[in-house]
Amino acid sequence: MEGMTSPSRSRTEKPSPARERLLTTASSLFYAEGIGSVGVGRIVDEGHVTLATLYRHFPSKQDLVVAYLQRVHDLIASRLDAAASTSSGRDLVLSIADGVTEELALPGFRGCAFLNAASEYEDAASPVRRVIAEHRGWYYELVRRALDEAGHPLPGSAARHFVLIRDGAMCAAYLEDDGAAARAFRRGVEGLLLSIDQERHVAPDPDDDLQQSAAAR
Amino acid sequence: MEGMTSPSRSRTEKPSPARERLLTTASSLFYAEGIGSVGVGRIVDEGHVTLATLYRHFPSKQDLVVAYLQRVHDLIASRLDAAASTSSGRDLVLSIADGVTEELALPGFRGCAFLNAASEYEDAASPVRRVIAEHRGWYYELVRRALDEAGHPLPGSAARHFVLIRDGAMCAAYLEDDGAAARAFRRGVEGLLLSIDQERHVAPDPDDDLQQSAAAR
DNA sequence: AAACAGAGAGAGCGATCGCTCTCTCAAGGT
DNA sequence: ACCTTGAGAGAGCGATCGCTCTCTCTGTTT
Repeated sequence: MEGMTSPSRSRTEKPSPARERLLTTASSLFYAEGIGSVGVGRIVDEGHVTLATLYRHFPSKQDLVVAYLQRVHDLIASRLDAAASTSSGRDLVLSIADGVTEELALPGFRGCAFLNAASEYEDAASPVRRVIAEHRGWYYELVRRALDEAGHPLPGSAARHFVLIRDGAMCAAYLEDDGAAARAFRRGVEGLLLSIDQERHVAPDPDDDLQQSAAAR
Repeated sequence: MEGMTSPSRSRTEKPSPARERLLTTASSLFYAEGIGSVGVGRIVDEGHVTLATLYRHFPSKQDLVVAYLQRVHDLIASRLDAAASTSSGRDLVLSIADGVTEELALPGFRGCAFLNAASEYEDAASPVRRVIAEHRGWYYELVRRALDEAGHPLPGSAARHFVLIRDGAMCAAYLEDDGAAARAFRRGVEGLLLSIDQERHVAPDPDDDLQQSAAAR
């Protein structure tokens, strides 16, 4: 399952040292202090770039924000795509979980970049929100396929649960103890994998995984 | 267990129609569009209040934000305190879970007000962040006590898990399908309550519930 | 050698930010 | 009748916002 393409952009933007510096500083500032509270002045100053150079590479601040989130996605996707090419099924699920717990323990961790960004953009049709939705959809798919390969009886709802506790762990690690959040998350994942081996009480099929509900209507 | 005091402020502020209008408009605007992106001008306009009146009641915008979050907390706390006085243990846990799922289905739901606010305030020592921490600590304690009364073998880590999936459900309901998020949350709560009756594999005591780790150091 | 693109430097645009100020007026308590 | 209080109305503060503009210099391409 190496053909897991991520929704990275077509890379029409040619690389450039100024652009790179711009995106790097913008990323750290946006993540650390929030998007709305960081002005373009700060970015050009700390990135040692001119205001004109910024607007030569990015038509507006919003494009910078989109590029920032795509950069974060690319970072995560490259790591997880690599993991998906070397492992699969249960091992892949555990690798994805490892990626989460490692992120929680990062020094400057301030929660999920996508969740934080989403709270600043009300309009779901906004370009920013679309990148967020794409990333989350991609992540959910990745987990769902891994759980399906692992033989989970309800990969769809299990993947939903996985993302649920991932998001919760991100919040808790930011606002409270990151170690406790990581442990709670890990135990949640273990509980999720537990229902693979045991056939136990399959529940009355909550949502998507069932194909007869789609056929029934 | 009716003595569950919530961290509401001492109510030194006397009520006033203008102040009430102010707080109501500010609350809806802050929640719907984010705190940073709503200026005081918008608030005084849509609240039909004068700028001077705003600053007569709130020394700064930040105080308005704190009052907004405390208002949200009071709303939640009054409902849950009422539930805690009529039920306890397992029933109380289910009541708290009901409160969550009901909130997810609310028309203008845009995620957890506290999580959204937290993403806009980097400094953990900020007054805003302190209200958030107080609320979350209060909520965690409430769930922990209910789970303890319900006879859960590890009420602390179980409460952590409860809050974890609650936060995740809030995020998922905002960004994706609120119905699916509610179902995933409910099944998580059911799984949590499952380990009460069955004594199954108590796990190697992950964090807080164990008292020997506190005594060992 | 000529031409061009990328980037630095910086003035400046209108708009909005959070916030302070004065002045007026109506209601209530003494 | 006095006077405090709360609130409306509105001008205005400096600062910052996102963004546009021109002008110069340097390095690469052809």
